[in-house]
Amino acid sequence: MSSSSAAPPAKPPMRDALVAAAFRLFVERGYEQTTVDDIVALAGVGRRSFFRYFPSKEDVVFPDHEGCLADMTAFLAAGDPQCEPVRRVCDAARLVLRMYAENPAFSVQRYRLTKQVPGLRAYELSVVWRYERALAEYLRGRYAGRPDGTLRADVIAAAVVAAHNNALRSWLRSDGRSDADETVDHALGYVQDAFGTGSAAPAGPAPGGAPAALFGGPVEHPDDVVVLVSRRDAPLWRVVQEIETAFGRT
Amino acid sequence: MSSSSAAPPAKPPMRDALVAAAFRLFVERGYEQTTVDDIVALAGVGRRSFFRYFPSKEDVVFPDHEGCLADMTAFLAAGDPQCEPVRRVCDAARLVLRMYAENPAFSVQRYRLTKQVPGLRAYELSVVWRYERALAEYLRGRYAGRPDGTLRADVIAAAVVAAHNNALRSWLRSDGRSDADETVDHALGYVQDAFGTGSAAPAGPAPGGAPAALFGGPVEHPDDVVVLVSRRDAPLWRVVQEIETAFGRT
DNA sequence: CGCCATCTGGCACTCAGTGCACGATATCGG
DNA sequence: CCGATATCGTGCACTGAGTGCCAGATGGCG
Repeated sequence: MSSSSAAPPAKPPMRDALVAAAFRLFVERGYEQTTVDDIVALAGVGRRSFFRYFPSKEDVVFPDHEGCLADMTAFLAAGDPQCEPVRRVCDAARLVLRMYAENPAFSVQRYRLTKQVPGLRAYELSVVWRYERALAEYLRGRYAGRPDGTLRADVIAAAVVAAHNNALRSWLRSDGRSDADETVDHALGYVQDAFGTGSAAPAGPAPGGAPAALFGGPVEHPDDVVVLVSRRDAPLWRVVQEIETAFGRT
Repeated sequence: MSSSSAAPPAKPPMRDALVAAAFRLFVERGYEQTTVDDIVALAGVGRRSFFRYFPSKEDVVFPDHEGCLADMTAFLAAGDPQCEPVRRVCDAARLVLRMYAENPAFSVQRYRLTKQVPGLRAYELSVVWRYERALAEYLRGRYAGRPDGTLRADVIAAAVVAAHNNALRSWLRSDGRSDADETVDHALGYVQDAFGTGSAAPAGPAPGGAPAALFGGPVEHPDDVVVLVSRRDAPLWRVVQEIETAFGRT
């Protein structure tokens, strides 16, 4: 909940070196054929340091999901209560897509890995599950008091995640060449049609043409105030970029 | 696809002994505090034999899901093409609930375990994911040709699973005392209302009052023929019970 | 210069999971 | 009744992930 200035330690380069070394070996030799010792040998660091940055070998395949989940939680927490709930969680899902779309090559490589390594698929499921829970918790809060509040919340969250994944996989299968935003907008529009309350716009991504921005903002407030939520350790250039796009579109 | 008589090797008692020993230790000492050596020591068998029956330590917590998944696949494969797709996958989901409801005490114990052990939660997710994929694949076949066939299939499958899980967890939290069927019927009715095509009954579990039976049957055919699908190794008493209920309700 | 905190590396250890080979058992044809 | 073969249980040794602990390096700061 604090507008971030420069992040003090920036980013540990060692973490990135480990990710790079790991992916090099994963793609050329396979995930299970690569041991943690191989990775640290290629990265030139000690074995113990690997587990300092990644609690398990699987985590190195999803280096930025933890941060993305935090972004999404912050985005939902900072929302104004005026927004229609279903549209809000759809916008939250768009955050995840944006993370994937930031590094298309990396995302496609990872997709190929997770597709053929059962262990990675299982791990990805647990990651996706946390996103779904975040959406469901938000919706449970919004639907508190309604007769079937938690049921409705869980079902909608699952539907949104499924639609998002459907679009995401379609985009990944095209090697990142198709239009990711268009695909996911269409998919999310489908669930909005199925669950949206009448007051919601029948289609289209967002009203003002401004889709949900990264870091959980900007959020339109009654009188043209723009709130931008950021994590303290967010890279500065991304904050600047977000400010530019937010004001460029207003 | 064959009505089962007596299963030749019945069931290996060793498997059940391992499950019993494992759960005793899991509940009294915790999952992660229990090693495989502890389990095999209590069961009085060799360590190697454990991994003969269960590919991993986690599998011993879900000893019957593999079979249930096979039942569900068979149920969907044996369906008549007349049935409305959404209602059919809802009936398939009821199969899973029935498996849980067969051993309430066991299911509740397992629920408590998976709720507090992250590794087991992750494993359960991969299990549930396979159910969801089975439903989605079925729906993809039924919706082949439609404009957004796969999207619709994925979203509905996810919604059905979410509704089922919502009801299941509610039942488990009540220690198996509430009415599982009623709860799940209500939850599935919600998604049927959201996605069902006009021709479907607006509410209620099934038209003839006969919910989907175990083993993937019975399935109503045009002229009062009842097909009952069973796995070859299914216990005889369950087959008998299914026949009784199927005919008792017709 | 010395004191702090943080980062990193190395070592030893536990435990899950696998490959292999040996003994017991069972089933079957002769 | 008896060897042949297949199946099942078991012990052993091995790999590899993940952890706890401690020692060395690095980097401000008074």
